[in-house]
Amino acid sequence: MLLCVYLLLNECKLAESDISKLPQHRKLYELLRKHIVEGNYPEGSMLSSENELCSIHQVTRPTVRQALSRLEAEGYIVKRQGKGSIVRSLPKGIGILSIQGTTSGVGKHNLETRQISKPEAVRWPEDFPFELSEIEKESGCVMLERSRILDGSPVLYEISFIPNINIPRFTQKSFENKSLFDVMRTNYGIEVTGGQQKIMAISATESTSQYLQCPIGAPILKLLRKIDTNRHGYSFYSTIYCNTSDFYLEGSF
Amino acid sequence: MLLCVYLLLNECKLAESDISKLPQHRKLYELLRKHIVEGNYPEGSMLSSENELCSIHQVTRPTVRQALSRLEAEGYIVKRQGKGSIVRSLPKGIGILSIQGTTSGVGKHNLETRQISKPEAVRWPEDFPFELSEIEKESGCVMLERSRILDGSPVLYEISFIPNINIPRFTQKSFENKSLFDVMRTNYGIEVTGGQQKIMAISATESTSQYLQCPIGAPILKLLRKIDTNRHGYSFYSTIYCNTSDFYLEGSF
DNA sequence: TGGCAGTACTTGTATTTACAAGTTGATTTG
DNA sequence: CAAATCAACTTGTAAATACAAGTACTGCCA
Repeated sequence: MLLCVYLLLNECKLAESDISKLPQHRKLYELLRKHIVEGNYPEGSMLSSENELCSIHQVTRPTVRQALSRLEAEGYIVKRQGKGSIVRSLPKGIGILSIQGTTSGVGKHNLETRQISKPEAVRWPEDFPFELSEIEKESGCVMLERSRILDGSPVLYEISFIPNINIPRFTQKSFENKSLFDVMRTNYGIEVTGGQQKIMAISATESTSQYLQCPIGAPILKLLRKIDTNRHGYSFYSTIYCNTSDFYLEGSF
Repeated sequence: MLLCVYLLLNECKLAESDISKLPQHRKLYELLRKHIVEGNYPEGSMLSSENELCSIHQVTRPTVRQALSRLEAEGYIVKRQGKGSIVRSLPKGIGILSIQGTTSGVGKHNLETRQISKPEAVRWPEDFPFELSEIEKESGCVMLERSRILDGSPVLYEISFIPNINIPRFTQKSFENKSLFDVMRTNYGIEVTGGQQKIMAISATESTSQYLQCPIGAPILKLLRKIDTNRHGYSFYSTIYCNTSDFYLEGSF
């Protein structure tokens, strides 16, 4: 049984203080989603029926259906007419998410995130692969290098670029064994809403072969990602090099 | 105007008998989606307002909102309160979809899909990368090899496996310059709802180097995909080899 | 006992109504 | 002239209602 190691999957969840201000269908969605991800429902089990949810939460059916509709769109549940809402085992993810071993027995405990360089405010690279807005260009960015170690060998080398706009004390944060998405969310309330990525296979250069501890010329997966957030016009960027000789990237969509 | 709608829906190759049976919100979704993917709306342009769509198509606002909601969930449009529905440049993709040039000026017209082998009913390969259900195993599959030619050079080589279950006359279909997804949708009403993919970088073997016309040992992108559909328990599968020396795969999420 | 019809559920579709909240541009006011 | 206000849009939220369609179980009847 292969175990999934989630690297970049970060749930967009709001702080509890904001929950009371949310519309009802959203509150219900958050509640049900929480129950599902916490594993309160055995996989494949039935959710309460729409009418039951109505009376339990004192809302009307359209409201319930709106909440369920989002859960379905995001892959948490599957609805079947005449039957009910079935809780899915794996939620649909955002883009490419996890690393799986081509051999068995890869557990989360074997995964380590190591910070190669401290977050540093710099200018944008010359040949940046994505188009930048004026304010992004003017503000510069914070660069951050990390690598992921699986069973002692590096499988992933990631350079992140975060526009230096209203992210106070960002350079002082530590990212050892932390997800960038989590840091953005918990410190600045920035949630990931989607993004764009470019994927290619390249041959390992001298520098990448050092980072990934592989021979020069070995096939390497390269990803260029732009990650959009709930902050309007604010995105951050990542360049990822991945050694897929023993592992591969996996994602649902 | 209603006549116009009817004709446009007829142009779509969804069987006419099925189209008329679709619920209204679905018909509206299909229509708008078609208009968007055909490029009738400049990127970033406004869709008609919800109330306009109501009077144009003689439905109520919840119905319109249901159609727009699906378009939004699938990334075709972005809605902004108080403003309207904005047509997105790139639809939120189903995984990795499109090929983009690393140099500029690669238009869609340069892309050609060539059928390498006719669809052929065969047994499943021995070392199939995904787990198959009993009925899938028993039924066998239809195999189909295609390659995508961009500016005269092959960039993508795809082997598809479609379970041979209730897909009449499938082996007689042609896939020259046609999308497999479109053929499934228009001929059998099978729609893609999601899927799973495994991505890795490999070195070109002798056979892949022939298909992709690249040197042996060149870095090649390999994707193993399982594509789920609205037909319960029915998935199809693809193995994709992609030469990303001059191009890269791009997707939104 | 087996099959079949009925019934009591489930979700799906659709309408109508009402008000809240964000955006935009024209108008009024200082 | 510039800033504030207002009006006329837009989408967002929410309710009540009705019927259609699919599922699963019960219980009757042969």
